[in-house]
Amino acid sequence: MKDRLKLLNRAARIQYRIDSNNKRPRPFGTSYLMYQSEIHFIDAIGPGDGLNASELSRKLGITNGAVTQIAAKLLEKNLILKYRKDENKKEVYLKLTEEGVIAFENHRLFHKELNDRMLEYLEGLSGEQIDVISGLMDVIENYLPDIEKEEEK
Amino acid sequence: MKDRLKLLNRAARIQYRIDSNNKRPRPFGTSYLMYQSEIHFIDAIGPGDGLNASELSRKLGITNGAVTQIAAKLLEKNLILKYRKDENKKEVYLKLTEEGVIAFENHRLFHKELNDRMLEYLEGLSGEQIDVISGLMDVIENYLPDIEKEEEK
DNA sequence: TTATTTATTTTAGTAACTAAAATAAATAAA
DNA sequence: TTTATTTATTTTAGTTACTAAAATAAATAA
Repeated sequence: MKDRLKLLNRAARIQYRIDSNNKRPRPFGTSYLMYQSEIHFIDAIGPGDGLNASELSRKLGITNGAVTQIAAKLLEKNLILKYRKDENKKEVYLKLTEEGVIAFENHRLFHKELNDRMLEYLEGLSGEQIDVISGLMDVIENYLPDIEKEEEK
Repeated sequence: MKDRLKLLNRAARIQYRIDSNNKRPRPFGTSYLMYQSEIHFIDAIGPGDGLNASELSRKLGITNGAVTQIAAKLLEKNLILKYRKDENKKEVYLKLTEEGVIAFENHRLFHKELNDRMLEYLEGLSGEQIDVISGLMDVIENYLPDIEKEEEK
């Protein structure tokens, strides 16, 4: 049963490394490195028309204050711009600049490449093998809610 | 191949939930909730004789300054105590108080329970099934270093 | 005894937030 | 129409979890 224990330790190490990686800023085709919160922000705005701060905060699951703060940083780096509509002086809309779109695309590409690699691997597995991975996820998910329920008290 | 994609999305959601859970403070048999950095700190000190700040910072992989800062919080909550040895007035040693030991034990128990549950599940799997999980980890680990290497530039 | 090394602490700064107060515009009610 | 309320956004102060660099102080080496 030693191999099972090794597997668990390995999973913990992988978790830790993913976590560390996520904390580091990364380049996304732009001059400046971007932190996760910033690139998520850009990803949520998306190319196209732009949306207002409240919609964005809802989409990201963060407070309006946080949106204003992250927006200020991205505004300074010229990755987004703010504007109002003529018929409404209250709402603030955010959209990507050209450089913002480049960051958006690079970020999407980054995830697409990872996704494709993983899919390629998974497609090489049999149905029974997929079931093993799926079963493992069941166990993990089944354990997770316990923690969340405790906090609600 | 839709099931493979579903699996990937599910993995991402699980990742996110684990991450969120890790950020929340949790009780460990003590009156006050503890953040991850605090309970890691306590876990690294361990019951018994205690160690000095430099050893601890090395063990935790954080700076000495961070150790001083976290120690200040735990000191105030009465979970650790600081002392010097008669023969050395320079080094500061840290050890757990009785309540600190309780937190330590609860934290260890928390992980042991999780570990046991996972082991129990894994022991029910065949060698081939374990190989599937192991193979998946290979792919994940193989992808990870790419990110780390980039940063070293 | 002076210089250097080692150990620790302090200070200022960053990321990634939250919660609450302040501000301002739009809508509803008196 | 004026006042009140709701909605949208921003500001401020605070928190966790750090780092990097400067300050301090004790121990060791020159």
